[in-house]
Amino acid sequence: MAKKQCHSELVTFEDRDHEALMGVWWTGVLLKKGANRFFSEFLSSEVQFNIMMVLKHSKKSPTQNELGERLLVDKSNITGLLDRMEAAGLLKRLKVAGDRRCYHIELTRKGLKILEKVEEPYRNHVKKLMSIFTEKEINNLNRYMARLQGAITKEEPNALEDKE
Amino acid sequence: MAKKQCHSELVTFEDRDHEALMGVWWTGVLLKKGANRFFSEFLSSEVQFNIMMVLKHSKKSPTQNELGERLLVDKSNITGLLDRMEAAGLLKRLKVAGDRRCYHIELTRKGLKILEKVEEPYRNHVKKLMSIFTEKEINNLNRYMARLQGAITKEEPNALEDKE
DNA sequence: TTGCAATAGTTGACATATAAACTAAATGGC
DNA sequence: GCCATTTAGTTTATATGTCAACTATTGCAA
Repeated sequence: MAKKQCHSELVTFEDRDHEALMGVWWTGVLLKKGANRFFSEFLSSEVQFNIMMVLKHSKKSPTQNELGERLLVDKSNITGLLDRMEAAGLLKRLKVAGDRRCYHIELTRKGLKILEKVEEPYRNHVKKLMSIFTEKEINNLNRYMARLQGAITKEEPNALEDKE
Repeated sequence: MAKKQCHSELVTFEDRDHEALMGVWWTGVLLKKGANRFFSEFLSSEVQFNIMMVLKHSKKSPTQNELGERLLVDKSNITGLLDRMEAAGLLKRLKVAGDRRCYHIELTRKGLKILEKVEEPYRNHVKKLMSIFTEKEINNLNRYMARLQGAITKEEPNALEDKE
């Protein structure tokens, strides 16, 4: 049995629209699996890398809620993620003067060192992956994804119910 | 829950390649979240929908391993998924004559009825989402995703595609 | 025939993910 | 100042996801 896999084998409606959407979905699945493997030597997941990137590149230390909103990660999920990352010495929760409800999250020195070790290989990996596209194609892709994201977030309130 | 969100806010390398890849990744995240909400009234996840679609549209009842390969779901994950779906009466495991190691998986009548209830709204939803693109753009998107999938599975020797 | 490798599926440990119910603290209206 | 509401984060329950170790069965080959 060949492992070669194409989204269009999954469910074929003989429908180019659907095929395109499945293509994006499937590519996202592959990207996520690949990223998890890519980072697995130093981090337990691609999500941890994203959190650390936000922490490194934010001007102000974000709170847990801000992190969750930025990365579309539920706040209850953030709690556990930060627990594990704090236990691994990657980041720390700092008390906020004047608001005892929240924390400012910051990378530790160890966290920053680890991030810097994976950041460059990551960029190179991305460069290599995307080198299959011309500049024009990259621009198309950017526009398509921006539009699709807009459509998803606008169309999505409660899909099965409200048929216009 | 989510504020208006653009992948490019996450991490900006001022790099169109990276932006495009993040765009695909981010769109995949949004699609998955949206699909889970879309199916949540009848199924506990979008993965269950995919499994049921494969079961409905397969000529022969697949085994658990075949299901997992088709959907890129680990066999250990398949076990639990099918346990829950079997308990919910959506499908059944059938003994295979001549091989006591494996099962053939089939939808129950109840499973088929539920699938048929969500299949059409799902198609309409996809149609509506993708109506933002022209036919030419859809074709581009299909080609881009096919190429990117190829690049991902080729560039990541450890991941997802072991050489025989 | 025996014995070993490959295959199918399960289990256990752990990480990620969401929703709902909860605690504690801040805020705003009066 | 008081109280209802909002906000930040945690907890609990449950689902999805991976990997590694395991059992049972099958298949192959010396």
